[in-house]
Amino acid sequence: MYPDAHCELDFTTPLELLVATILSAQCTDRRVNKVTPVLFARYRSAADYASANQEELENIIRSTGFYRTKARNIIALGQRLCDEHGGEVPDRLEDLVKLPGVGRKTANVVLGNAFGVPGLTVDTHFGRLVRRFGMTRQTDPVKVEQEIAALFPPEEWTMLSHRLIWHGRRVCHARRPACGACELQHLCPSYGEGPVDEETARRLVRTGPFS
DNA sequence: ATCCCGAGGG
DNA sequence: CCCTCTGGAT
Repeated sequence: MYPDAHCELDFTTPLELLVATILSAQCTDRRVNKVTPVLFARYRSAADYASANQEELENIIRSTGFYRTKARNIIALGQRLCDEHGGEVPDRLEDLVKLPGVGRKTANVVLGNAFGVPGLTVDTHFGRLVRRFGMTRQTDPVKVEQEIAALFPPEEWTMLSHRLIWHGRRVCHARRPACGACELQHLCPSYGEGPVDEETARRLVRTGPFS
């Protein structure tokens, strides 16, 4: 079944989780966890990141991909945390998403796992899964969040997000969902139908047949 | 070769 | 809406 943890990243402080989550964009948590021990030993505070040498930081995080963008963002992030938040990671969504390199996905991961603030993390997997499962027909992530939030108690939101994302990554793929390997096949209205959600279908028309 | 547990920008 | 940024896993 699914891992019980809400988060597979290794961290001990909100700042560590925030940085690790930024690194995890388009990259597996396993790879992130390989660089964070070195990273966190070298940079221990927002001020450390603010004064980091761009090239040195790039070299440490290179293997996580998009390293130039990420290094720039993390340095700017350190500066902003020092300038506007007393060197601390803010615990409100509105503040988090204003930070460089931090979008809804990253902000919600930090809120849920570092601060215990309930929130749904609607990424591409989450949206696709709840659509296939017939729980909503919305494509706009904000509307998806609203509709799904109404179906579950807040204390389950962080765990729910993690599980759906995890399942989408490993089983319920966009193109060729592994319906045969899915524990939920007998409950799923889209079982065996292939890429049924509109977004994916539209992409397939553009990029060619999926089989 | 192809895809990725995102974000920023045109 | 579309594109770009990157290395690594498969």
